Amino acid sequence: MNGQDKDKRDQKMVNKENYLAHISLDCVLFGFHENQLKVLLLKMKHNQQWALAGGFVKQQEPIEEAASRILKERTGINNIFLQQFYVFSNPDRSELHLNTDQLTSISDSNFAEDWFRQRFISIGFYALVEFSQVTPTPDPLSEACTWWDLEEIGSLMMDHNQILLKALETLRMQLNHQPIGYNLLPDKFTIPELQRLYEAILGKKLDRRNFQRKIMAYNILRKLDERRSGVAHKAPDLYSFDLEKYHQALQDGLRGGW
Amino acid sequence: MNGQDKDKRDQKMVNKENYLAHISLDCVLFGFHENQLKVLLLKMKHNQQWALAGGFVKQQEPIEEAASRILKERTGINNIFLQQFYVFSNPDRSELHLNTDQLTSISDSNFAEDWFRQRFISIGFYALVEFSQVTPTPDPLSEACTWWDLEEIGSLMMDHNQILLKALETLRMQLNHQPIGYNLLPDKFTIPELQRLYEAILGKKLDRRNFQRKIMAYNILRKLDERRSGVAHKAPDLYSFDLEKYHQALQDGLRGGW
DNA sequence: GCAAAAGTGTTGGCAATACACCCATGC
DNA sequence: GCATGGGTGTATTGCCAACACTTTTGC
Repeated sequence: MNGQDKDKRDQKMVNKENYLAHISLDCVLFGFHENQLKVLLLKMKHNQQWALAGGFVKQQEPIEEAASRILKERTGINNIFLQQFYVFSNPDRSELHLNTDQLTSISDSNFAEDWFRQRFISIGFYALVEFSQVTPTPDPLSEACTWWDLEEIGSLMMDHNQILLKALETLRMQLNHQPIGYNLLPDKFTIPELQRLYEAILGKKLDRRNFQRKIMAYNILRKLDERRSGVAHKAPDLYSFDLEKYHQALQDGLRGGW
Repeated sequence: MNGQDKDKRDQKMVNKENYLAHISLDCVLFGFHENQLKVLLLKMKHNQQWALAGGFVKQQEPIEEAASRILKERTGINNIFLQQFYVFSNPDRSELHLNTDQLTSISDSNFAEDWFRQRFISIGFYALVEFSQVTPTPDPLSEACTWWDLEEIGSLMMDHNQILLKALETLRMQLNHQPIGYNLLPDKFTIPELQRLYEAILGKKLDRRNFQRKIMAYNILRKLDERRSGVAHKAPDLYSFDLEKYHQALQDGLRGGW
């Protein structure tokens, strides 16, 4: 083995030299498709459970960059919008779900044996991405990586259900302070589509007519000279976000509740 | 030295055996006194700079418990209300302010030499306490521990100004969702006192009369059969929080902005 | 009596809601 | 034509901000 090959293998190893001990990241990646809020999940090889996209922090790397790197690997997309939202530190959070057999099966691959025996404090991120841009890609520990409908998600690995719940809660709270619509929808969209997104996030129906007036009152949308074609019923107008006004408005938060 | 003494010394040592590597906590402890929002700061021995109350996480300890332990040591108070709010992970955040001389002076005391050379990712907590209950107490690395008026705080150690700013921002955002008034004021207080607190947090004046009606409309206060005595002008009524109704109301968030 | 602060009342405007009505498209 | 969903208008309600007025205390 020459030096270059060894470097390459070391790069792939998850161990103390490359990553900070005790710290992990878990990313709740949201997408929006067919009026459903989706979350990207991975099926773990060692116990067949589904889990959030996760990873570790390199020795000299801000955590936001680590999250960005992890999400790039799972989706193929650079610079995904993300926000840290909570730290999960219960000492039992990992031990509950890792026994010796599972660790052995993990260490078959490129991973240092003792790495996963540590206690991990996990920093939770939520991330938003335009659904259609994503190419779901498993990591070395997982055999599948796919989108799940929010409502169809069952029991996840470790405390990932709790992390998901907290992410959703945070998303709701920040709906008027973060560019959530912008990051989940394609460039062009209709107001009813935006409304479905809001309804999916909030988990409740909104009045169609009041939603239109309220959104338009914010003055953050630009009406395009196009309509959604090939659709049943009246063709709805297409809009884009007016980015400057949008970010301006988010500074103080969009006023009013939903 | 017998075994017990050695155990005791080891307990005091800050090193890898006792604490998780790479992870630190910084606590922004708020108090309220004489119509001013106060923050508890420590003056560090090694560089004479002022800093937030900080510490590390024991091997088997939830971070909330670690923060609670740290605050108990600085104030003498158990179970202080606290909330984690952000993780600060810039790789340069510590290196900028620690040189070899400083590290040498630190290692004179009970601290392992190499501990402070690590990169630390710091979890920020804000905490709220009734001012008069606190007995400020320095830690082994500091020579003073006192309250500071929010406006009079100058340049702090490392990135602690940034941490403080983010804490204040979070406090403002959560004013309608966390029991902030309850944890900063004594059991009995007047509505004008509560208003001064709100004004200090928000950094702006509020209308006296509208504040009264709005607070009372929440139905979270109980009027007592007492008044503030020995004070100039008309004696204001004393109130207490109706804890049950208060927490009930905070579930959905108190409606409306300030 | 006077100044200053606490408590209560009144009003106008604006924003959120709950509707009614018209338009466009697929079948 | 009719069902369905998109777009616009309107009326009522309720909240919020801006005021006036009264009460109480120290000096």
